[in-house]
Amino acid sequence: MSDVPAPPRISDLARVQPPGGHEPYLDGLNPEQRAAVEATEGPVLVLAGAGTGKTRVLTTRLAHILATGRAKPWELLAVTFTNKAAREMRERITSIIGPQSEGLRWLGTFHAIAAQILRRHAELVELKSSFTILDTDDQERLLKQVLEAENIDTKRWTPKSLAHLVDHWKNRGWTPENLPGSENDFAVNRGQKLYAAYQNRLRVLNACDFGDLLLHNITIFTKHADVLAEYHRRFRYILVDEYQDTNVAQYLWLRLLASEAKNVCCVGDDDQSIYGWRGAEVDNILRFERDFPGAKVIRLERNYRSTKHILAAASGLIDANKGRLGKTLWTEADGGEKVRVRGVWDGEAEARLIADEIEDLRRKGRKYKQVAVLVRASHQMRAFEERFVLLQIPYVVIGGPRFFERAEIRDAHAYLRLIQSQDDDLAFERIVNVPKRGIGEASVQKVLSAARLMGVSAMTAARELIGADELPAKTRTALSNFIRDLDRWRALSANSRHYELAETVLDESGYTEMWRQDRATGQTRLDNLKELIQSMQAFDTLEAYLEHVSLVMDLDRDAGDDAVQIMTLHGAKGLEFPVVFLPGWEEGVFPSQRSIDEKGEKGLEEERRLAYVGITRAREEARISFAANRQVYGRWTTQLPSRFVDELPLANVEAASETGYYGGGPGMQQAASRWDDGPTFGAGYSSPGWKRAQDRGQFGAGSSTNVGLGGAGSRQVIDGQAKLVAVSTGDSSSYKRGDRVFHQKFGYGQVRSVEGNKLTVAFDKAGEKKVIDSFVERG
DNA sequence: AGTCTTACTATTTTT
DNA sequence: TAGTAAGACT
Repeated sequence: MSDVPAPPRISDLARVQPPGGHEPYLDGLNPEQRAAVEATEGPVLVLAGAGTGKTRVLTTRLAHILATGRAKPWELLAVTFTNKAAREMRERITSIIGPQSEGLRWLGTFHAIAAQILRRHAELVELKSSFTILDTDDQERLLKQVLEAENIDTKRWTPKSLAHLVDHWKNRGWTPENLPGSENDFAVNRGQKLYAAYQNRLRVLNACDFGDLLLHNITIFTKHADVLAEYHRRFRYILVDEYQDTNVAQYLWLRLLASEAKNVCCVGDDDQSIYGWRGAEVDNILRFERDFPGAKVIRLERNYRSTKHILAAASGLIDANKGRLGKTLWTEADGGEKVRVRGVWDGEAEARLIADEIEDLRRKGRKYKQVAVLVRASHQMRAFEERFVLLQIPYVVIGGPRFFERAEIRDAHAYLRLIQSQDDDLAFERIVNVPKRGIGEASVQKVLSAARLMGVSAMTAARELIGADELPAKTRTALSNFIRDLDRWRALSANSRHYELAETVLDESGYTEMWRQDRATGQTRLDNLKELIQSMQAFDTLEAYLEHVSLVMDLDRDAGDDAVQIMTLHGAKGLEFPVVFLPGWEEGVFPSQRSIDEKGEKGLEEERRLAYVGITRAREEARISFAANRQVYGRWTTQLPSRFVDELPLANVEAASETGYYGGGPGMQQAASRWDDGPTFGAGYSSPGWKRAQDRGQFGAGSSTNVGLGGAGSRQVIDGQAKLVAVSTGDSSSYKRGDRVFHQKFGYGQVRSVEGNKLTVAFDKAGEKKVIDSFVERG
């Protein structure tokens, strides 16, 4: 994107603004939507209920402002929370106004736009415009160093807890200087001191964490009126998506930018505010009319997604919340099934029930991908995964380990960062002994403390220490070789393509070799590294690539396969599915006990909004379930149905349990035992879902198909990168008793018996398990 | 430097 | 329960 976008072509303008003055893009909007599009001047709050065409309004509004000549593309500021939302918005605008949309330089996430602004004025907050953006992992390492430097026991004050505190402060727009805190509060004082020390370290490293991007913007805007004025002139119209998710810092940032023109349009839904724990302030949306006097409030209540029963159930539920702005969704669509509620004996029975219902839906002509299972917490996914594997129901887990957060990817980035900038101490620390070069922890610490003492970077200090005899001779040689390699690669970077450089570096450093030695996860990691080099090719320079990955922690996922979608309720926001399963509606699970303990009534209301989000994801069918017994942290507990179940309006619900009624009881057990057949994997419900997924080599923004694709004959198991993992023959297995096999999760083992394509395997480590043969390879 | 043992802890997750 | 992370031990 060039700094001054090319002027729009006449042909493009003509397309959106025909001579007659008729604007085709307004066709098909309902009156409220149209009002939201046309109310371009002054502050506007659009309360967009679930499924009311929010994105359409948003994009049409931008198109309208452009088409009517009210502003040029580069005079619009449009902010979203996620890259995905920004991408979608850009795509949809392009489809309305054509290539002119490329001029929308200021459409992006809060963080991406703030980074853009900060790079132009970095010197005003004592940074260089080349500052690096640290991710959470870097941030924690740095905080750990700060804590250690202050001689604080990192077990009592963990880097994580300090990171939370610092983030919390930054989310509220508090710098160490203006941190409000009682002078006699020891903990706050101490925290403040650490916060200040951390900010200091960041400045020395010429680095920013995510919170800083916004915070530095605010500092610049408040201290330099001329800079703020420049942006006032620039941004004639401001548009904010998901306003209910904004935190205080984002709110302050917006208010500063909007204070002049006041043409600010915020779109959101207070009933879908589910990120309070991340600093979001529902209050921002509730207070909008007070913050922007004379604001127009437009409600979008006509729902184009769900049936009457689903909407009524959701509305009835959310009614229990206080302090809402108030909206009632309605639809003209007729018919549809009532929301189904089922009580089952335990978590396993729930998984069996849902798996069976999915098979049933499939027999009735549904596709797997039309079905979603939405859970409160990722560990709940396990029961479903196990059942689906067993029945060969293809599924995808959405969410989970993200590509750019994987260790091998970050290691690779650290190499590249260190080549790009010698001063990147965090990168140095990360890879100085990865792969093992014989530079132990003690030596690394010596280098780092020498660096601090001399006031230079770790690399420089390392160069010095090679010449001295502080370090053992072996370590000095290793360190010297490491530095020599880096220098060589740096020289290479001048005249080779950045992705070729990456390949060279990873090979010559021994990094790829390290993973080649690793039987368990090595192959997946190597594949990820290949993927990384692939994705680098889309960028012109190394700098451009690194900037991208620091702000976009996501890869595009391919939708493709026909598979049931499993994800958390949080992950489901903004999505829709014909059929939605909502398991685990039990007190303590959902609403989560922890939310209630920590945030009381507020926490409960947020949980209820989460329930509302869950139900409103369904187009045609919502099926809620709860279990009478569940294993929680390894203990069996008796569960009560969630209060949310009872808050559903009776008229829109069809309820039953395995016994014919709610609750547990002996009859339920009987019914359950009828289902209790078929082999299962080891039971239990712990371990975060994404960690397990990582072991399996799951990928990216989290999508990968884990189960053989349906259909007759031979089956293939495909992972996220469409790589052949294993082939099963479907009906009869090619394995026989006594074969040695290897399983991604359970490791090595010996086949005990074969039953069709199901194997009983005695694993060396994990004991005897039943597995589908396509999940093992010969070992 | 690798392996074993023990202690701890256990939502939601974007940038 | 079970998974990890850090420390001890070899």
